[in-house]
Amino acid sequence: MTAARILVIEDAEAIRAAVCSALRDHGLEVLPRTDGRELEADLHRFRPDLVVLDVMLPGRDGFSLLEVVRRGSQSGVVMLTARDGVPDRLRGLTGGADDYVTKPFVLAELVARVDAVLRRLGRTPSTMQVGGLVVDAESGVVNYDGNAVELTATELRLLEYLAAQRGRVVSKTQILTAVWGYEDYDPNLVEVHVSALRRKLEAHGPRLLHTVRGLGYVLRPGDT
Amino acid sequence: MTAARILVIEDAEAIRAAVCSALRDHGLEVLPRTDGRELEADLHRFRPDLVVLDVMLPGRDGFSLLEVVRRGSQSGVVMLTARDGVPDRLRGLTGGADDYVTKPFVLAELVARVDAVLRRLGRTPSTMQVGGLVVDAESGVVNYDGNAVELTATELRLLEYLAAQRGRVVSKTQILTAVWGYEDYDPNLVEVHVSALRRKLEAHGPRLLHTVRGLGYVLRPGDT
DNA sequence: CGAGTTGCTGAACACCCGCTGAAATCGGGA
DNA sequence: TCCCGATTTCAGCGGGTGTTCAGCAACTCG
Repeated sequence: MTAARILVIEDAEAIRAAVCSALRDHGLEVLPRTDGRELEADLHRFRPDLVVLDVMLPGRDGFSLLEVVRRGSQSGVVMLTARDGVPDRLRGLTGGADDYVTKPFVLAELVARVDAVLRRLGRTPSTMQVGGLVVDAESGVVNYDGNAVELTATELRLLEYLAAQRGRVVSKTQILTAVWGYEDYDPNLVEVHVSALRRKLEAHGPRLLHTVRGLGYVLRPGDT
Repeated sequence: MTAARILVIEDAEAIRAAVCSALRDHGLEVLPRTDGRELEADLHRFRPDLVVLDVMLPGRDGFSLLEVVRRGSQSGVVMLTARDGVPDRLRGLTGGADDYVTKPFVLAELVARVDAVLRRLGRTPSTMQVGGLVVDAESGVVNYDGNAVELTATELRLLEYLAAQRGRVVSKTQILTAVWGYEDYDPNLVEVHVSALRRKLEAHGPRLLHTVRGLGYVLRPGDT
């Protein structure tokens, strides 16, 4: 399966960079734009599966761009809205979008919502498989070698992240930002949860979650 | 089954956006329009199963558009009427709309009526089944393991939503917007009604409505 | 071989989440 | 208007969870 394509339209440099890199880390293909001037062309050439769209843009605002997207493609849309300034009751009305995220937001949340929309649009399968492990993000069900495994919410988020990065070594720092949204934090937090995950998973099968000393962890079937 | 297609014609930006977003959240495919200028073309190309039509539109009014819809398609029609002015209602129904909703309306209500019309048109099955549970949305009859279950209106709406999302974890926030139309509200409201539902359902059978701590609820047969 | 670093895990604990009984409020009919 | 059921609010209670901490094990490098 080829990676889903995401078009990101956001004028603020820092946010755009952070969002794009988070989505890329998640295995998605990303096209960054600072405005919607070439939107039609982008839709046509890049054929995004989903558009991440800031509401506040210089020039044309996000809503009119949303219309353009709707008219010109089947893409999903996730909007970035500012929390302050807009009354709460209007927040639900910021739509026509498939989902929206209010600033300031945690990157992990945006990624999760993008994932959810892609899933709903059928663009992405909701279950991931690594060795004998099956993780279904939609239903929250985890199976290892045929046995149902009960996980807590954080354990599930952690496992989903590791499964999405299957075969790749991820550092504790990366995990902290992706799963918790923390920038600088005690790595032991990760170690504790990894420990818990192992206890629950490997009660039903062989080792899966490997430590790479000095670097981080990998989710990979096999003993190496 | 492929999702039903809904054409929404409404000039007021905020309302159109809200309606579209609510319908999309409900799993329907939506095409938004601000006026009826391209109605014939839309009917022909998009082939909507149902049209949501505002009565008050700039230019041609809703009734003449209704005629166009009737003439050019088999689509159902739900009209949005300004106030509960009796003349409007009569015209809407005698004009052949399948249902109408008076502004201001709660999103959940519009969605429910759209659903009802789709069912009546045979576009959507009216009964849903999950394990030993059978919910007939049209008649409001609920059966669990052969026993009739008496539910209040809210409990029924809640159960219908959960049944439509069967096997998927839905957050209390999602439930609040889908069932109540609330954007930001006390999750305890959901908990109370879930509690009531369980008391009535699980008097006649095994657990069905599972809590996923930190994430939400799932309707799913089985003990896991 | 020893010191320092990195990773693992059991235990403790504060906190948050979800559940529920009961009170308060709402709303529709007679 | 009153009444009654439905809905919503409130408060308290368990218990599950996330996080911290400390001690120990494993590994690296001098």
